[in-house]
Amino acid sequence: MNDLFEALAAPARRALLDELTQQNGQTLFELCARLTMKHGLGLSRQAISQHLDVLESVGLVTTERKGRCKFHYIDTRPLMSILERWPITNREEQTSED
Amino acid sequence: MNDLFEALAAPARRALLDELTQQNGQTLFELCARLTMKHGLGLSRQAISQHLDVLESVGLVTTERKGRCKFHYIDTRPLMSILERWPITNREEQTSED
DNA sequence: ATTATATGCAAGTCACGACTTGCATGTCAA
DNA sequence: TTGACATGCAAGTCGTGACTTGCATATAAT
Repeated sequence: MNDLFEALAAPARRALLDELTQQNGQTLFELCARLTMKHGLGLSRQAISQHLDVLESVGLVTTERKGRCKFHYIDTRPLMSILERWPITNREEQTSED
Repeated sequence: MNDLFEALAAPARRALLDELTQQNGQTLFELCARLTMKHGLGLSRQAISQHLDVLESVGLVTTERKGRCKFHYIDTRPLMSILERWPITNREEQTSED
């Protein structure tokens, strides 16, 4: 799976991006705890780890290893490709409501 | 299915949005022909119709009925919610590369 | 060295979405 | 009306992704 849109399709992965937006640079354990608490998601550590792998494979998350901990950082730049692909207009030329 | 991100997850639906970006206001038959020709997708009419239903349910496509024809229009405004949710920064504050 | 901590890998189950097939509905022209 | 055209509805198959379970690896502390 190396598709930006499929990566965004899973609610758990969007919650991970939300969590990293609130506080960047969290470890896997921190993300597990916070996802369970704040977002009400009851996922196993492995499930969250797999989601982070997907996010990293599409460039939405970068990681940094320090000792036995792995820190995760959000990178929103891939999202720009969405707007470049389907420009947001002011709805004048796209509908024919006359 | 009424989820913006799941709607964007299917390549066929993204191709439909591409096609409507190129030429807005196409009918189901026109979209079937053009998807097969230009995008190389061999999908049945019903499959494309179902994809259009999904796009309409999340507000990415609006429709207009005229007689026995149904015209489809793209509406990119729902995409704005993506950027509002995860703001695109200039990568200064999101990484800790010091 | 031993133990606890933090993460990684692999195989397996299972549900949901993508797609098809078949038939039905509605509109326009002869 | 009849027939052709454009679309809609419903049920069924099938593959893939989400999640789990179990074990393995690597780092830090005692």
